[in-house]
Amino acid sequence: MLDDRKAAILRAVVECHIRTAQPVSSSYVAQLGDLSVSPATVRNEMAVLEQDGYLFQPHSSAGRVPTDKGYRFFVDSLAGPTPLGPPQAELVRLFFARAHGEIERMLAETTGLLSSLTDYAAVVVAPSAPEPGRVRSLQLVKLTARVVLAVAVLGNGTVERRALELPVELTDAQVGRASAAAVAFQVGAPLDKIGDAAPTGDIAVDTLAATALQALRGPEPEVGTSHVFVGGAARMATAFEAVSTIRSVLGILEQQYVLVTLLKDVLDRGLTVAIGTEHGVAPLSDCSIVVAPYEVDGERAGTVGVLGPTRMHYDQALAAVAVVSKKLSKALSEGDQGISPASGRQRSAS
Amino acid sequence: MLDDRKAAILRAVVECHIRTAQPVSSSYVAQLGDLSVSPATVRNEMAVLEQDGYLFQPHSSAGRVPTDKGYRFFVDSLAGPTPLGPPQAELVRLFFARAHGEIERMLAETTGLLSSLTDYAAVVVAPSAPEPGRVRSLQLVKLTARVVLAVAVLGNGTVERRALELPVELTDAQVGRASAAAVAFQVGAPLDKIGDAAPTGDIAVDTLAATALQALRGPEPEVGTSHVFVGGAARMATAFEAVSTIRSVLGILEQQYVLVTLLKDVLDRGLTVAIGTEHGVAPLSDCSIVVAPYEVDGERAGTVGVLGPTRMHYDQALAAVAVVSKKLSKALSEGDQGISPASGRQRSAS
DNA sequence: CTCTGGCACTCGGTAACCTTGAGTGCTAGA
DNA sequence: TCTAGCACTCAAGGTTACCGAGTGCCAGAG
Repeated sequence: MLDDRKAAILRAVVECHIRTAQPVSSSYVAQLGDLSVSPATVRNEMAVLEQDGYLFQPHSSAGRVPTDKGYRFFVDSLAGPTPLGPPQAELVRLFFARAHGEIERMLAETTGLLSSLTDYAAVVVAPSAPEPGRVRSLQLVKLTARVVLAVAVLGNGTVERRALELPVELTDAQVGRASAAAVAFQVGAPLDKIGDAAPTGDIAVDTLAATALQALRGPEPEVGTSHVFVGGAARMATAFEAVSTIRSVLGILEQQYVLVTLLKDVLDRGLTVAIGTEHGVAPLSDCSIVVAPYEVDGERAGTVGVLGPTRMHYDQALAAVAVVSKKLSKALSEGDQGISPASGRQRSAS
Repeated sequence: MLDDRKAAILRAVVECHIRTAQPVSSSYVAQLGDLSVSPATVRNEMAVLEQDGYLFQPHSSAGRVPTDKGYRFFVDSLAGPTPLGPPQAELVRLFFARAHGEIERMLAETTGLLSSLTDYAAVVVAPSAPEPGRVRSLQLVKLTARVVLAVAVLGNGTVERRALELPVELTDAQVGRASAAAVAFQVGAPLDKIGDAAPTGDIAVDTLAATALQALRGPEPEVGTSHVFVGGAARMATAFEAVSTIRSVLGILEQQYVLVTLLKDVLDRGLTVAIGTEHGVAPLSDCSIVVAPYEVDGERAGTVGVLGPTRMHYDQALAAVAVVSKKLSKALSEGDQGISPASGRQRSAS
C-alpha cells in the first residue's frame, strides 16, 4: 500500500513532528540521510502522501503535518516494543519494590508512576467488580440498635462490608447467632457465590443472616461505576498550547464515566492505541490514548492507560504502559495482593 | 484607616474587577451612583488608594486593579455570610440527602459539590488520623501461611486492618486462639487505647495477639500523609487566561503534600481566606483560598477549601465553604457516619 | 521513466507605523 | 473641597511592507 520510500518519508515526518510540533519540510527529510534523494523528490512523494490522506498541509507554503491516518501507519509500523530506558526502568523497579498498602491507594499511585514515565496524563481503572476473592472470614457486627454491618475478609486481604438496616431491633445475642449461622460453610467460597445460612429456628435471626449474605453476594451498592484514578493531568497543560484544548481535555479527565467507557471501548475493539478521532470523544480529538489491561489472578481486572497529544512518543508510552500493566498484574496477583506486610513497617509503627 | 468614601470606592473597584477582570476606571465608579461625586474626585481618591497599596495601575493610562491588600480589605469588610442562593442551597440539600457510602468516597464527591457550587477548584482533606472510633469487633484472619490480617470494626462502621507477617508458621487453630485472646476486653475501647491480650500460655499465640493489638493501636502505617481530594481542577483552566498560570496551578493541585500544608497553615493562622501571596506558595500567587475545618464528633477532623483566582467571588465561596463544612460535620458525626444504610439500596442490590 | 536542479509563487510571521480612544494627572475655578 | 476642562500617555488594533521558508512545477539529466 505504501512503498518503502513513502513509508520512510512518512515515518521521518512523524518522528520529526513529534519532536518539534512543527510542520516538517521536504528538505529536512531529504537532508536526514536515511534515504539519499533530493528535496524535490521528497516533495513529490509528500504530495502523494497528502492525497492519500497521510499528511496534511496547514497552508500552501508550509511543511507537512501527519494526519491521524499518518500516525496510525506510524504506530502500526513500530517495531516490537522498545524497551524502557534504564532510568525509567529503575523508576518502575523502585515503585513496585516499595508498592504496598491498600489496592486503591496503589492504583492511585500507579497513575503517578505512569505519568512521570511518559510525561503525559495517566489513567488507571480499578477492577469494576471487586474480584470475587474467596471468603476467609465473615462476621456480622452490630453498630447501632438497628444497623448491622456485614464484614467479609477475602483471601487477598481486602475487606468487603455492607451496612444493613433492620426492620426490628435485635439483641446482641441474636446478631451473634446470625453471624455464626451466616458464616457456616461460607469460608473458602468466592464472595459472589457464597451459599445460604444455616437455619437457626429464630426467624429474625435467619432473616438477618440471609439478608447479610444476599447483600455481600451483590456488588457494593454505591460503586455502580468503577473507580478511576487520574494522575498527571497537569502535564496536559504542558502538552498543549491552546488554552481551549487544555480546558476541554481537563474537563474530560474529570468525567470518570466518559473515561471508563472510553478506555473500555478502545480495549473492546482490540486496540492498544487510539489516535485522535479513532475513539469517538470529540474534545479529545487532539489526543491519543495508549491502553493495556491488567490482570488479577489471570483474569482481566482493570485498565491502565496514558493520555497524551496525538504527537506523543508512542514507543515510550507503549513501553511504559506495557511494563506497568504487567508489573501491576503481578503485584496484584501475588499472594500478598492488596495488602502486603512489608516486614519493617509494623515494627516502625510501634 | 480608610475613610468611608475611600472604602466605598475600593469596594466598588474590587466588585467590578471581580466581575469583569478588567481594570476599573474612575468614571465607572463615579457613575455607579453609590456616592455622588465626579470622576475627578474618584481619581484623586484612587491615587491615594494606590499610594497606600490598595490599588495598582497596570500602566499609566489604564484603570485600577485591586492589590492583594485591596482584596484583603474587601474580604474583611464583607458583611456576615451571604446566604447561599436558592439553587445552590438546593444542590447542597440534595447532595447531603443522597450522601452515603464510604467516608473517603463521600469526601471525594464533596469536592465535586463544592466545585460546582463555586465554579472553582475544591479541596477536601480527609481526617489525618482515622478518628479513634470505638472497637465493635476485632478479629485475626489467616491469609497465607505466614500472613495474618488483623481486622477491627469500629463503631462508625469503618474497618481498620493491619497485615502482619509472622516469623513462624502458625496453625489455623493457633490464629483462632490468638484472635480470641486479642478480642478479650477490647470491645468498646477506642482503637488507639485498646489494651493487651489475655495470656494463653502458648508463646507463639500470645506474641501474635500482642503484635496484632500493637499494630492496630498505631496509625495505619502507609498513611503518613493525609488523603487529599481535589475536584474541579478543570475549572482553573477557565478561571485563568495565561497558560503558564494554568500550568503552575494545576501542578500545585497535584502535589498533595503542598496542598495539605497549605490549607493547614492557613487554618493555623486563624484565617478563613488567604489571598494571593498571603499563603507562601509562589505559584499560587494569583490564587486565593477559602477554607473551613469540619468536625467529626466535635473534634476538628479535616478541612474543606476552595481554590480560585484572587478575583474570586469571595462571598459565594465563603458561603459555600461554610455550609459544606457544616453539613459535612453533621453528616460525618451523626450515628450513621462513615457508612449509612440508605433503606432502599440493599433491596435494589438483590 | 525517474530523479534533480532551478525558479517563480504563496503565504504566514514579524516589524514598523499610524490611529484611536480610554483613562489618567494636573490645574484653575466654583 | 470638589469639579470641569484639558493635555498627556499608552495599550490595542489596523495597515502596510518585507522577509523567508517552503512549495509546485518544469525542463533537463541519468
